[in-house]
Amino acid sequence: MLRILEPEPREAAAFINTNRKRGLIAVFCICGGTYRGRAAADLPTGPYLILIKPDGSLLVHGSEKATPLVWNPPGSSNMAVVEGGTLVLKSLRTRPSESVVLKIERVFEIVLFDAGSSSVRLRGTEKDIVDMLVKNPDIIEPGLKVVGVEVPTEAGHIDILALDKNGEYIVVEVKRDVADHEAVFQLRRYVEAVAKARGRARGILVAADITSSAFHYLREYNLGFVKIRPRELAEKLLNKTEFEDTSIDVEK
Amino acid sequence: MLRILEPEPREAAAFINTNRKRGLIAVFCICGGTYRGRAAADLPTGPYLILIKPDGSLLVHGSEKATPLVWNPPGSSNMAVVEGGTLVLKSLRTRPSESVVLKIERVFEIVLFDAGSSSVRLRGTEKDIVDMLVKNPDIIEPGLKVVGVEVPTEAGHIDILALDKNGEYIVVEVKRDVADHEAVFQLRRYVEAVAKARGRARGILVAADITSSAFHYLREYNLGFVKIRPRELAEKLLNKTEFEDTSIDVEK
DNA sequence: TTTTAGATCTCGTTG
DNA sequence: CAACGAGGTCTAAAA
Repeated sequence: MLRILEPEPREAAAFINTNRKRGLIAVFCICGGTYRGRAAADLPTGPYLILIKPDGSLLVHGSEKATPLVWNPPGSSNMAVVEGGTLVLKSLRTRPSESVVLKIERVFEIVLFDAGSSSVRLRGTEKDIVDMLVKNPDIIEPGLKVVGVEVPTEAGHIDILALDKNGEYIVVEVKRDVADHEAVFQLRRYVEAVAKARGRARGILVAADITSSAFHYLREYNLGFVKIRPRELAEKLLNKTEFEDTSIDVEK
Repeated sequence: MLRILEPEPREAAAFINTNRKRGLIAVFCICGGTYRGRAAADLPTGPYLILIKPDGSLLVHGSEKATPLVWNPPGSSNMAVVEGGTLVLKSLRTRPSESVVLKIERVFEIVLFDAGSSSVRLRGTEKDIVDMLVKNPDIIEPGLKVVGVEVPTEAGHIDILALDKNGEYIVVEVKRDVADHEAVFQLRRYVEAVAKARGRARGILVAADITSSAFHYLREYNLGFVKIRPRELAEKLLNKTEFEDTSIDVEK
């Protein structure tokens, strides 16, 4: 970890350009700046924390919010220059063409820190719920047989395609949280596509909850709804898997 | 700006708890931790930068990506404690109930920085485009008369509702960038709702571009498309406004 | 590269 | 507080 305090503009620029690929650079400073690209924004001059990451990410954080005030995503080219005695940090991105330009009036401290690059594995995602439901389709409807997952149709990818006990196609759309009307329209599209391609189909929305208007549309389009509690479901299935594993061990 | 280097756990905890409402706290450290809530994640032990904001936001950044590895949003309650000699940072949020717990094994530096709270005003948003189109509806179609903006229907809010030169209702959906098939389905819903409520309606999608599948659906549903160049449009209308202002001055 | 859809989306606005 | 929709969304995965 390297650290410089109250550096002169030239010193700061050299430090940033030398180390921008070596680790996370944190610049505690007073600056103002602009963003130009898909939209446009101006950052009023004030005290901010600038983060420059080795992957090209540039973030300017204030004292509020989880999201940066201005930023450029990974893959951007960041460079520090001294223009007319002031330190200027330029971040350029192509496709789409976007720029962040920061005029840094005063630098309190710059830190170079070799931060970790580990990614975090998330559990409890929609994909996890789909996996559980595929292994336990009776949760959706007794007698259901899963035909496919992420099945492509002309209207998009179906979370789960199944056959009910009468051999009719069932289209299942899964949401991990509150399903809104968009989810219902999504399901409706998929059902229409399957009906068109394979004759007849029913749709079932599986979610932790549903908004009132989504429920309204669900009835209007004659679609089904199955309420799940993702957390409890995860526990239950974890136990079931453990039980099954034990059984297998016994059988062996 | 306050700064402590290589603090002991007790010292670090005291510093964080004393200052967490006073400014942005940046902790350069080695830590591991967990997130539990809407989903679940485990952060492997490594060097990270922790940001604690006065509004309750907690961010853990690594060397990659624009988004934090784990985080808690504004409004969270953050507290540092020492448990069995190790510094532990706990962040709690209610509704939804979520927690981030970080076990900090080593602290290199903690900085308290009174970062600015200014918000950034964005230009070139969809709202800006809608405003321009309302003032210049001929861009959409010659002879168009705007009836309303953000008009509520049972299917949602219509960006622009207008009447064409024959007195037929026109539903306009605006996208500032590439319109995808969701935008087309959205427009279709609005047109259906207006047709149901007011007799007859046409739909026009106004966007900078359109995906191929969106275009396919557009034709299928017999909806129109008007391509705009938001940036050029903004310039043109800015000039026009200046011209109009001048005219008004002259008339006065 | 384009397209698609999820996300601990976040954030603002409205009822 | 719920609901709705935009966003410079970001991000990963698939075609």
